[in-house]
Amino acid sequence: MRIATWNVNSIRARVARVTDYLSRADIDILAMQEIKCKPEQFPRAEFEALGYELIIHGLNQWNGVAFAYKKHIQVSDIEYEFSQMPAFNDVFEARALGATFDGVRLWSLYVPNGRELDHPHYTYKLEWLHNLAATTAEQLEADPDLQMALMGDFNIAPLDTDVWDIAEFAGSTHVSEDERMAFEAFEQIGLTDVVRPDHPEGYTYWDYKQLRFPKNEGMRIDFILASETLAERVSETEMVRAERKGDLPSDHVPVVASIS
DNA sequence: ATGGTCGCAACGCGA
Repeated sequence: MRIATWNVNSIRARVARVTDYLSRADIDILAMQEIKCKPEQFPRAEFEALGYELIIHGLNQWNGVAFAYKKHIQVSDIEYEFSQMPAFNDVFEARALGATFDGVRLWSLYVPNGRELDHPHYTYKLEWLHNLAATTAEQLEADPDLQMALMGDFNIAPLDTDVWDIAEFAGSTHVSEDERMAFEAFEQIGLTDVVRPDHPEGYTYWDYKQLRFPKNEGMRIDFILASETLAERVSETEMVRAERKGDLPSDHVPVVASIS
């Protein structure tokens, strides 16, 4: 089984790129983020034509997460989680979607950006991460053998080498001590980044602006964090840099784990 | 080429 996560930056703008990738990459379950549409706007037919079913969690134009999975996979326990934005109390967001696929519990996650260190969304980001870690810890305590993974855009660069020039990020979000501690908390409750051991270097995101991709000025902010029993089944991983090239790419690339 | 981007409900805002 091959699982992948991809921040697609609008599925309607990206449907050709995503379905083209799926037609070549033998992905069984794709977690998507930033679909930027409501369920009724999702281009379902193009995925169904390739033999994928969909689970869509979108509420508005600015985020939303989803899964595309091969038809033969058994799905249960779908959970649609809602986040409430600070300062916009009537606006809810779709940032987390969970489901169990053939016994493996997966989450598609779009962690809040944080904006600036002194912005209310930064506090929101830390609280969101704290809540996620607490919920995940409870589940792993209840079942230490749980095969599960958190997959998605964490909007955190855990190491200095996960950005092209750490000096440029002084005082910025994504690299702060608090965000990195929030990320490490997932490791402390028993989750492992299953990609980094195979690929200690490399980025998953390059801004569209300022020729960041041609200059390889990227960030590593998309991760697959697996529980022990799932991590030990991982045989191979990749960060698909080629998906940042060519026409109309997302600013993020797919991150993939093959599971035996 | 010394500044160069996308996406959306958009002529502004978020990433």
